[in-house]
Parts: sequence; structure tokens; C-alpha cells
Amino acid sequence: MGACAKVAPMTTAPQRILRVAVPVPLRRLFDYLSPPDRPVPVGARVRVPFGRRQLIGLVLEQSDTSEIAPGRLKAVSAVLDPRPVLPPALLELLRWAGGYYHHPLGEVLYTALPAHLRRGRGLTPPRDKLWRLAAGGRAVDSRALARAPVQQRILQALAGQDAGLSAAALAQLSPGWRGALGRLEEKGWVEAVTAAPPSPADPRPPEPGPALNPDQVRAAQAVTGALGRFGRFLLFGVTGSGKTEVYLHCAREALERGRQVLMLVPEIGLTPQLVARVQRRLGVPVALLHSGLSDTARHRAWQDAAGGRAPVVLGTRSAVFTPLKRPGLIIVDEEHDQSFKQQDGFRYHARDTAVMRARLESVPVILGSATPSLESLQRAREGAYVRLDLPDRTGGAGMPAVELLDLRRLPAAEGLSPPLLEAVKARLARGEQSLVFLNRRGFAPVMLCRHCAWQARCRRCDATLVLHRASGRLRCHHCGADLPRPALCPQCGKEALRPVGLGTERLAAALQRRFPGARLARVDRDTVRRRGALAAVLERVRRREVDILVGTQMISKGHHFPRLTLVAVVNADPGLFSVDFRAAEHLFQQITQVGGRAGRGEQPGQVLVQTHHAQHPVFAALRRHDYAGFAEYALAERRETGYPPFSCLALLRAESPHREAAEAFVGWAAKTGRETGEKEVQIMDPVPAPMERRAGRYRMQLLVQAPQRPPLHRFLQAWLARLEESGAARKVRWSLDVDPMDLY
DNA sequence: AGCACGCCGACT
DNA sequence: GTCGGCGTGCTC
Repeated sequence: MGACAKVAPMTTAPQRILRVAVPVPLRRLFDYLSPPDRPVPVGARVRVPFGRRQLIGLVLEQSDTSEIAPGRLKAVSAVLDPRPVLPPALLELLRWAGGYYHHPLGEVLYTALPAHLRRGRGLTPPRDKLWRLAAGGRAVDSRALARAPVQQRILQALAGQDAGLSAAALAQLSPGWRGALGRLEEKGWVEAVTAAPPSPADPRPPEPGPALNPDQVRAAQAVTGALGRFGRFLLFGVTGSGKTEVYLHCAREALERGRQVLMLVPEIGLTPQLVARVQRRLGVPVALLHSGLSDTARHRAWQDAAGGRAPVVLGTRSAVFTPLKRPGLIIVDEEHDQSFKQQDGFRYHARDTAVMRARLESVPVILGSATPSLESLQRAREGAYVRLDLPDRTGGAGMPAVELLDLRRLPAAEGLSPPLLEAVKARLARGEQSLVFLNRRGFAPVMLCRHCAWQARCRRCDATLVLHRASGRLRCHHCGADLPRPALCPQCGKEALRPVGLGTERLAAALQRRFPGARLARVDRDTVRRRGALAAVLERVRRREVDILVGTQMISKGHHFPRLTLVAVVNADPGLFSVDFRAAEHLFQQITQVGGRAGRGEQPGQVLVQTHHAQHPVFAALRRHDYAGFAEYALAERRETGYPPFSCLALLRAESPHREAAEAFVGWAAKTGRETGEKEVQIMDPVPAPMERRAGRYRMQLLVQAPQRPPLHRFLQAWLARLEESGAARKVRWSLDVDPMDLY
């Protein structure tokens, strides 16, 4: 061990110590000796020896002293950056996030860096390569390539493109494009050039938008009046009220002041239509950041944002950590959306992180929604957020009529009640479109033996296997298990297995049987697994090649179709009586969201909701389109029960292949927690997760609650330190979720 | 998280 | 006799 230790050279000045965050799940920094020749700035990447390996870390602090004995300090092996890779305000945001979510800083910082930088590559990403005809390629006789059709096709394609074509464009021509291109380059007929980086001085003039109505003007003025300083705005605009126009107006104002705009949208909200609209209306390059990008494309967009070349950054959750050279405005669209909360690893909430970022960058932030989270509404009520209302639909279209279909009084074969079928039939007769929504994919969620009552269950989870009839498989939607559908009951051997319950596959089949002439499309994870498949179906709907669209929540957002006049929610009940205290809120948000697809054109829309619990108060509010009224009621209930936003929660989860190990750990954690003496913090009893066994692991959880943030924070700090150093923690996989969205 | 060390079972 | 299973400990 001592053999590889390097002795630090003697210097006259005190040896500088660097405190480095490394990507390991440890909640502390590590001290290293700085190289003697030049100072290493905070925010620079360094390569450091860590145990037996070399890691890339980020320098977070400089010091002249260290707690570590001098002989045990190692020196930095390499300094990768002469300058910080992240601006100071972003570094501060990341430190805040690490502290708030109690997640190891090294891992937090890594989520903010593109993969290339995590692996130690240079700061500047390679630019896109384009290929174009070289001088020698212009006069080529096509007969020279009679036996090389791919080369010929490439030459022909390039002939019309002076700027050149990208790899993606060439790949469209033929699968063998790369080899053929190589031969063309060898002959000197084709050459590669580097694509130009985007320039904010792009000459495209912004396209004018519709005139704002008085409410929109008021909202936009409130925000633009706050440009240049911190301000928090909750834009509460009903579906179709023109929230995006307000965003665009404020964004343009920020751009005119030479500032950048960061806009966050939910994963499914980042549609090509939205991107095109933003680009067209603002007339500047937009850096896109979402999960589908290649490492290089992501690095490039990130670097364009950091360098200020991208005036607008549009992205999903993790884009909240994009460095900006001149931040001016942050927008969080559909702020209530659950996809802003990361559900594993570093469990941050991008909306709350965006608000903190706005504070640290001294810029305004807009949180927009038709159905704001109760947390945000309460903050507006307390005066922390300025609430801006857009109560009217633009263009005069009315709100869709919401009707309840009481399943206790109506028959419903395969989930379809007579009034629902009538409504679809009427749309078909008028040449209009219907959307039928069911949040469960597959054919049937249960396979049951009518003779012996055997059910197909997952071996590794506490769940039934779902029948997928077309593929003849039984699948577990929790662990991915995939088995052939048995012909006979494995228990009694009889041919008595029946599918029970309803999924989108069965629903689509039932609708097709009722309406044989209708053109049906189904959208769920099974039908749109291939890249671009979802876009293709939506394009067919837009071109009115589809009469009935059946789908899961995948279709509930973003897209609108003028000829779609009916939205039918097949079963609203699963949302109502879930163990989750946010169930009613999410149900309202979801039905509003999916109902928003109906009737934005001239035709008024109709929303039908099937339920066994028509008397539930959430439905009365839904029929009145009264989210504010619902929120009053729901907030009163939360205050009564002491749930957020009237308390702060944290959830400790643990899982292990052995039930006893998971139980022992949370039991010990609860006992340890109760000994910390933080009186305001309440530690509940450990309980199994609602689905205790999943993918072969037993899952336990422990809820911690406090009336205020500071005591909870202090408690978690002390508690985690003890959990981390205890031996009990090493036998299970555990994690802490601050502000959990689901209590399971 | 890696990655080592270390101590017990079934193989060439 | 070794290969390799995963328990335990450590990382400036």
C-alpha cells in the first residue's frame, strides 16, 4: 500500500488542500493535496486516486488545513480544467440540492454533468459532422458507379445540398451508407465539414403571435416587471387559456434584454410541435435537453447553453441543472406534473429546484398549470408566490361538458356502459373523433381458473400476471417477467383459464367489435415501444385517419386534435381510494388533462367519466370545472390530517432479498431516530411497502414527519450520519426520499 | 458504489 | 490441491 504513495514535494508556502466531491454514495468530501505549480479553481474537474481506482471529481473547496493526517493525504493526479466547468450560482444550487435532499454531493454533481465530462473528456464537444460534394465529386459520370448503387444514391443526394448532409440524413438513404461514404471520401469525391455552432444572432425574425387578452397582459406584465430580480409566480390558467402565450411573451422580453430563458416541461410534454412553436415564435436557436439524446448531442446542447450561444433552453427534469451564462427567466410548465420528481437515486424535484435556482440567480420563475399542485397553491395563499389567473379559454371555445356515468346503476360489458357507447356512436356518425382512456395496458390484469380459482401470479412480485393476448404472453408489469400463456390450468389441469378484468388491448378489441367500421388506434407502452411510433399514431389522428383512440396516460398530454370531441374515462375509481393521500388531487389533474384534449376547435367537447363513486366530492368540482374549489376542500382536508403542504415528510425505504434484513434495518432506523431527541419530528412505525415483494426483493418503509422544515432537516442530517456508519445499512439497499410523491 | 481481503464448499 | 461464493471494511 505504501509503495504507491507519492511524497508531496516540499514547498515554502503552506500546501493547499483541495476538498473534492467524488461520485460515491458517501455524504462527505475528500481532501487531496493540490498540485504545487498552479492553483486549482473551485468548480474544476480533477482526477484523483480513490482507494484502488481513479475517479473524476469536482473541486468544491480550498483550504490550508485538513483533518486527515498529512501522511494519509494523496495528491490530485491530474487537473482536467483550468477554469470551473459550472458557474458559481449553479454550483451553489447543487450544494443546496445535495443538502436539501440529503443525497451524496458527488452523485448530485454528476447528474449536472454530461456523460462526456463525467468520463473526463474535454469541455468542448465535437461539432456535428456534415458531408458534402468535394470539388472532384461534381463532375463524376454516374456510369462510373453503375455497380455501386449506394454510392450513387449518396452522390445524388449530396448534389442538391450545398451545406451538406448529416449522418442522420445519410442514414435515411441506405443501411450501408457508412461504408459507401468512406469509399467516396477515399476517391476524394466527398468531404466532411464541421457544422457551424448556433449563433444567437440568427437573423430569423420572430413570428408574431395572437394579441394577448387582458388577463394574459396582466400576467405577462407582472412577470416582466420582475425581470432582473427574484420573483415567484404561479400562473393558474384553465386548459386552453393561453398559458404558453404568456410564457412566450415573457421569454421574448427576457431575450430582448440579452438574457437566456430556461423552460422545463414534463417528459411527454416535449413534443415536436412545442419545440417548433417556441423556435418559430422566438426566432432564436433552442437547445433541447431530454432523455432521448445521444451523449454527444446532450453535451453539445449543454455547452451551447453554458456558452450563451443558446438563448432558449428547453428540457425535461434534469435540464434544471443546465449551466446558463446569462440567466433571465425560468419557466416550469405543468408544474403539478409528477415527472418533475426523480423517482430513484437522487430524488430531487425539478420544480422546487427551479424555484431555488431562480432565487440564487436572481431571476423570476413562472410555475404554470391548469391544475396547480396543492403545495404551490398554498404557497400562493401564504403570499410566497404571486398568483396570476387566466380564467377564460381563448378563442371563445367553451369548457367541455363533464358528465358522470354511475356504474352502480348502469350495466357495463367490458367496461363500456350504454351512454358511453352511444356517445362514441354519435361521434362516428358526425365524422368526429373519440378518445377512450384507460390507465391499464394489456388484455386482462388477471388470468383465473374457473374450476379451481388458481390465478397466474408473478414468482418474484406480489402481483398478478397480466395477459397480453396478441402476443400470447403473461407479463408482470412490475419486474418485466414474461411467460407463455398456459393452455391448461397448471394447478388442476382443466381447460378453464379465463382472462378477468380490463386492459387497453381488450378495450380496443371490444370497441372494434361494437363499431366494426371504425378506424381504431391504440396507444400504450406496448404499441409505441419503437422510437417514433407514438408520433406516427398521433400524426394519423391529426390527419383524421383514426376515429377512436384508445390509450393510457401516454395520450393525456400535449397534443390537441381539433376534431376530437369526446373523451371517455373508462374507470376513474383506482385513483379515488388509493393509499396515497394525493390520490384525489392526481385524479382531478389527470381528468382535467385528458379532458383538455376535447373540443378546442369549433366543436364543443364532452368528457364522460365512468365511476362507482359518483357522489365523491372530487366529481362535483370536476363537473363545475372548479379546480380552485376542489383545492379549497382538499387543502382543508390536508390541514386536518397534517399532510403536506401542512407538514414536511421524508420516507426511508429499504429492500432486501431477505424480509428479515429489510425489517431489521428499518426497525433499527426507527429506534435510532427516536433517540435523536428532535421532539417535533414524528417517526411512524415501519411498515411493508404496499407491494411488499417486488422483483424478488422485500421492501419496507418508514415515514418521518415534522410540522416545519428546519427540525426535519436537522433530524435527517443527524439520522443519516448514524445510518451511514452503521453496519445494519450495508445488508440492505436503502434510500431516503425527501418530499416523497408516493408513500410507496 | 467499487474493490479488496478473507474464509469456507465443489470441481479440474 | 485451486476456483469462487459473498460477508466485511475502506475509500482523503
